[in-house]
Amino acid sequence: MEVMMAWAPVVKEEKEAESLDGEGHSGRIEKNPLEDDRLESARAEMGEVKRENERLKATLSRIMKDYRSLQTQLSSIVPQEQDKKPLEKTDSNSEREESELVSLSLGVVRNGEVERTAASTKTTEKGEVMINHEGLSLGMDCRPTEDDPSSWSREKSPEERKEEEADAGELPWPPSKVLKTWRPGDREVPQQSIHGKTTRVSVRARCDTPTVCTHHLRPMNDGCQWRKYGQKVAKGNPCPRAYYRCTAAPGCPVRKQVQRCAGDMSILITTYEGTHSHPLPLSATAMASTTSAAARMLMEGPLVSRQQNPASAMAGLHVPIISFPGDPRQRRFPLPNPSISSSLSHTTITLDFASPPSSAYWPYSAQTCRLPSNLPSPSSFTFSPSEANPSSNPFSSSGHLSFGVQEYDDQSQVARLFGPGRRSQDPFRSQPDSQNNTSSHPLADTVAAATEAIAADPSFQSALAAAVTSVLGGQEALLQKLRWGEQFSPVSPFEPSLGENGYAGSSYLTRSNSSTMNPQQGDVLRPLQTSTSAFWGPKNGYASPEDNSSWEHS
DNA sequence: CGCCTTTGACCTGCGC
DNA sequence: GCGCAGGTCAAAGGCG
Repeated sequence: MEVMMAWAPVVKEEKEAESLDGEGHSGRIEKNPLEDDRLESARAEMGEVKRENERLKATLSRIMKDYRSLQTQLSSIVPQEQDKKPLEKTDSNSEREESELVSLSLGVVRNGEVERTAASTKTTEKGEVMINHEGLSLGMDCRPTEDDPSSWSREKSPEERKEEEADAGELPWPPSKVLKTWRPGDREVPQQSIHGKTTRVSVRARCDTPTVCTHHLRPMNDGCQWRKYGQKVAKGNPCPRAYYRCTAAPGCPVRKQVQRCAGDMSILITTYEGTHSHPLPLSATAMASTTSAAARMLMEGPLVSRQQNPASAMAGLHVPIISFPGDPRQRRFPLPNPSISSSLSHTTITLDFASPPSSAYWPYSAQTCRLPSNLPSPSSFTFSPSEANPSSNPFSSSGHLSFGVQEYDDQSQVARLFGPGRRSQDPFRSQPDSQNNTSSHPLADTVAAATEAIAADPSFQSALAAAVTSVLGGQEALLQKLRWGEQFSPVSPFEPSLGENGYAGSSYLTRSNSSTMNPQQGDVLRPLQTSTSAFWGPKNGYASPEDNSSWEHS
């Protein structure tokens, strides 16, 4: 349990304090005023810690209770879903069912209206509000509606796809035969474990390096080691496609393809396939931790504002959410225009960083998105690239990008952001709201800034894809570890230690000291260094792939 | 010398 | 079955 892991140090601290207290009584031979003072202060501190611990325990028990409640609801929902499916088109049954349902109009509020997504709830005998499958997916469901033809995940006709492909001037990867466009509302989340399909993650990133069409494509540095094993000129694209294999570990099945977009040579398309059979280098896992939630969110579905979502607000559900602005209608997301397609053999997730979102597309002040319901505990992720100046680049300003995992209790907490790597007295304390109110939509703006920064950093994009593949590969445990900084030095989190590739990676993420942590804020992970120059160090003499600037100009 | 990239040949899957 | 295109292999050469 993450929360327990997070609080373990507190308990330990308490025990140590008690031990100290005991020694203080038994070991005292003669009174020393100075020692008394220290003892007193230690006792006071211990009492504080105890109180803190009590609060944390209370919060934990509440979270556990909520979690079990959610689990119970989920387990009761899943059979309902299975039962319901064959009945969907059975009028009599569905009508009868319908009469017991409280229909809700859910979705994105726009112009005072609510975009409807199919969702309904039902009150059980116990008076609990049960959300049926579609209700559960309400935060994830973004099905196109008739009045919303621009829904980003809408099913496209073959003609439309052809047009898009032709427009992009490239062939899709996987090659053609896109049978189905995955919609975030779909329950069959594409994962490698599903139906034996392999999952590919494709990243479209703008790379302004003046390599119009290089025949020496070099992969973006994403923390992994790649060996080129082939190159092929694909039909319809004058630029060759380069094939790389992960060499970070022998036998690692991960491969990636790098190709420039025929339509726009400044766009680089990197496609990853497979799951690393080895732990990702810390430089990659740091990114992975940042992006894992986003990746999972991407897999699970898009967003609906909790604020504007009556179902999530009801019944006191402590539903995990992601603070994550976006307007599905505009296909604008903090995550770049994600789309998922599936072929017979594999599913491809495409992250389009080439067209970074603009804050103008994020009209909501606190758009939130629910995390996948299968996360192990209630938690909320806040992608928080905010500085006081929301328009500032979250990387360039300080070289730090914060992200957090926090238990939320109310909406205000959801909206709280952490400063990006701020070394204040209590860097993990939420920024005062006033700081976030420098614009009317601080979250939207700051995330927009972050996204733009991401879009400007191919390395990050590449790492994101690596992260996504890792997530798809079921490395949830690793991600959980990352969330809580398990992998990092518990003694001195700020002290760098060499990673397996010589990275001083363990300092990239740290966990906040629990004694300075506001229990209401939860634990916070943050990368200490995410500036690209510090983040991506060369691993060996063949470091050219690590440096985009070394791309050969043709 | 070891590891990398290059590159032509070969393999495989799919559509016609 | 044939042709096409994507993907992979492996020998050759380059580089540090």
